[in-house]
Amino acid sequence: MNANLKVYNTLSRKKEVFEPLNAPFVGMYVCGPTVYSDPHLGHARSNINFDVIFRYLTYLGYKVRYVRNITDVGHLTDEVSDAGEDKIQKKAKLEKLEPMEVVQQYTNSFHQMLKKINVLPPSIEPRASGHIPEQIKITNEILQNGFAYESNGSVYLDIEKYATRYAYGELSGRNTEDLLEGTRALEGQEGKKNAMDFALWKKASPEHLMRWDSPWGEGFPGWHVECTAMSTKYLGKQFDIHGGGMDLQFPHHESEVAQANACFGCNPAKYWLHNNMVTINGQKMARSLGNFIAAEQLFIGEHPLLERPYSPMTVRFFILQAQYRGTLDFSNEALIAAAKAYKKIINGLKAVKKLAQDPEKPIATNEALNEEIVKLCEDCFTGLNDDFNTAAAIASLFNLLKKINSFSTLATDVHTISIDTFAQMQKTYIDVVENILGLVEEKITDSDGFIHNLLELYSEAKAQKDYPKVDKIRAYFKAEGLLIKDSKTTVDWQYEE
RNA sequence: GGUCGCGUGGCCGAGCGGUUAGGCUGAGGUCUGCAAAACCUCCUACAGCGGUUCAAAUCCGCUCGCGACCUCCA
Repeated sequence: MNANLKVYNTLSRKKEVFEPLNAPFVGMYVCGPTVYSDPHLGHARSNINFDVIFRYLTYLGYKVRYVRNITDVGHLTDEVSDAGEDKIQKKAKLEKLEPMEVVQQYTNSFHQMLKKINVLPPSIEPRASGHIPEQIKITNEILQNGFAYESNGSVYLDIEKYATRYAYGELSGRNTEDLLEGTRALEGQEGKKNAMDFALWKKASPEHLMRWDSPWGEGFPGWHVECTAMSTKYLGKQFDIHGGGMDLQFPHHESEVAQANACFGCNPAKYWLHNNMVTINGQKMARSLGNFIAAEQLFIGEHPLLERPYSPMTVRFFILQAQYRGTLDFSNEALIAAAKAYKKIINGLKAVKKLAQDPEKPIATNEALNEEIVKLCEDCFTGLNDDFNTAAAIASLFNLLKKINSFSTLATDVHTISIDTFAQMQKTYIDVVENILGLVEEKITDSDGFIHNLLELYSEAKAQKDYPKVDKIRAYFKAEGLLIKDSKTTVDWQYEE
């Protein structure tokens, strides 16, 4: 466990020391996607950011229960007026599919992307449609607590009433009175007392496909109530972390806070974490804006804005090179730089795994170097502890990598650092890269034996000074995206950067 | 219009009162049959204008520019 971890809490607008409600257990809920189309770079970012948070908390020794939902019902194209259509249903009609077929297709697509970018599965991945009774129950309780009203088969949360006890807007920094005032003019929203009121349950129109029985007639749950139902079911009325994209802060998360207060009398989460957006030409990437690049397009390079394909790990690295609370601008130049840097990290991983100190050889400790390496190892965690600053952690990693490479090329004798420091260096690099940042080697080829044999031929040719042959073998490697590394005593290969 | 946030070197992107961020690109060097890789060195920026301070990219004010949320969006 680590008392040094600080996280930025949207609720307080400050960095706070992370202290779980019931250590060593940590409950974390993150809003997943509405599955009506293929996931894009923005989804990749959010999922990677929270994946690292999940991984790091686990690494620190916490027993994390990570719940990430799939929204497969109730999310409308327009939440304010009653004119909105269910996003899943709209897509289903368009493609002449069952709504659940749409859900399955894009859930699969989402999972495929996550697997490629090495995002760990959550502990529980509940679906909104699988929790209708729970959502009805919560709606009922809010109704009984007097914070909601029924109107023509729908149930709405009564913001004006709610505001007499709680501050609607505390999470997103909004003033309840302003909100009510600003919308009071908008009359004629069927059934709502106030335009700010949001639906907990909606009556299904005759043509609506996804519908369930309820005490208020046939209908479907409102968008926000699913998260309250699923988070409290699996994590309790109060849990540690609630996360999601910044764009969900209002109204989605604000409404979740309201529902939890209205139902249980408490804010559901101690820490609210929000990741910032991926931008493209300075503008937010979003499905509704049509300026998105789907993850799969990125991997195969098929999009007018892409100069070339970028591998899943390149994308992961690109995302982690920025702190999660800042915007991250897409550009080919930045992705190309990320691709090179990623390969450098992975070549370092290969190198550090091969390094070993010979127990027969005496250790002649170079105190200055020793200290420097210990410091560099600690720096990696200083970054992570500061609100999961992966950008800072990666910077430290590169500094550490310089030392690793100098040992690897024999420029510096690995026996000049102590056994403990050597072990710490190896462990830190491997842990941070693989286990925490989740960056793994993307094998270009699995014919390791073949490579090994070719390298032997290469060495022989070199020994015989048969340079035409040497160059030819190099060319073969290059064609496969690999490089031969010569050093005084050995020959090895690595990925071309 | 309201609320909030941001503007860092050729590009991306940390830092947020005093210490080299880091990556990519570019230049030079070591090594090498030539390369590549690796290592070393260099290119030292914080939108503008004021102010606070011994000291500001970092705090305050103003100006300019950009964006997010206020329907849905990770």
